[in-house]
Amino acid sequence: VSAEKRYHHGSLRAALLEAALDEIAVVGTSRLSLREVARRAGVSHAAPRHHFSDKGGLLTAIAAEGYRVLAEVTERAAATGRGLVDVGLAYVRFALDHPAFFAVMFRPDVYNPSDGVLAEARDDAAGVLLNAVAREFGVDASDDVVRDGAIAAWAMTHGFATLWLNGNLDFAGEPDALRLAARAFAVVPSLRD
Amino acid sequence: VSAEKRYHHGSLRAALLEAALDEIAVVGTSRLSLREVARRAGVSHAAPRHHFSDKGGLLTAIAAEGYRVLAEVTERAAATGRGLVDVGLAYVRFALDHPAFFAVMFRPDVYNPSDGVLAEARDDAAGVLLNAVAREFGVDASDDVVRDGAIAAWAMTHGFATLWLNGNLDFAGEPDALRLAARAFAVVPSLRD
DNA sequence: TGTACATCAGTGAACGCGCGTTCACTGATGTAC
DNA sequence: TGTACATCAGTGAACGCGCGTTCACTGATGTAC
Repeated sequence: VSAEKRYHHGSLRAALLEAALDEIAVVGTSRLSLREVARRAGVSHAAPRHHFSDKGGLLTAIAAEGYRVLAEVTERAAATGRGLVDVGLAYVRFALDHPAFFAVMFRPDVYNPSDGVLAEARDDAAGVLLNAVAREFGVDASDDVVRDGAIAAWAMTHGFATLWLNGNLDFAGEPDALRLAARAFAVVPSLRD
Repeated sequence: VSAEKRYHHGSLRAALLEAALDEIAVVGTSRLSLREVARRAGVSHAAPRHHFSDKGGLLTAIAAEGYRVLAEVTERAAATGRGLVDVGLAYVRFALDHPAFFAVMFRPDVYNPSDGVLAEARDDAAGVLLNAVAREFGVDASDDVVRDGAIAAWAMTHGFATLWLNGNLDFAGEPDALRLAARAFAVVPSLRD
């Protein structure tokens, strides 16, 4: 309790990021306000300026961390060796578990996409997918079909997650998103065999 | 010119919808303001109240019209008989041609999804997809696999359009979205054969 | 070990802005007789 | 054909709100000597 009253927060940057993620999960990326983030973190509304120049800076940090986590969870799924479907389902699970990351990461218009830390994490995540597709197809990762296949796989998993998170699949009456995803993905032969 | 000075606009409702679509295409759904829409339509900021109770009412009307157009263009693609891929590409083309419709339609949280006119148009669009999948699979539309296949196809086309529109596929260096989509979709066997 | 000083982190008041909403109003249109 | 009246469509001023941004400030921390 006394720690909460300290003038110097100690780890305000991390606290602000977490507060921003919470806030985004509730009101969405676009309605995020720095003042509300500061409020959630229990500091004055001008404090965030010392850690992020503006909203874009904060969102860039969020996107970078999001790509880092995504690369991690998809790599873990790929390592099980059960094939591309598992990687796709890991992608969907990531979106459901971290809706705020998901909402920010694929909106390069709201952050700085050429940020170094972010670009590296993003490339890592892309690499995981490309390798998984190459293994699934039994070809080298540099093969042209890998890029096209990766885009198709990415589109399908990303589309599913997006449609689900925005409430477009409620009509299906399936409360478990991952089960619905698994059933839908299983219809596609090259992912099933 | 004199027509622009008339006190009674004559077709303000339609003009407001068009202004809103233009504005959404520029600033996005979330930053849409009724005052800016009124400004674009050349009327006072309080005028929209006579046609739409609030922003949600305006977005509901936009979503309804969007689903109507989507049903129309996908139905036309289905009628060519060239298969599911054509329907999917028509979906992507719709998203590229009407980014504002696309940005609103799949955000049921910002409009009234149980609106009658809207629900009917949405069901029409869903019907087109389900029929196209059933024909592609050579089974009855009531078959369970049709629903799963429709979700998979929807996810892939929707995901592709979303990723493209948000600038996530710029790395591919392909200026023509439809060509990239066609190549990616062609990798999926059940859609190719 | 103590003292002086620079630097850093966070504060709180103030500002201008665009927004949604309300309200009394006025101009235009349609309809009854 | 004309007149009276109701209704509808759009106006413009006013309000309160939360926002981002600026700025002089103060409390806390680290470092040189």
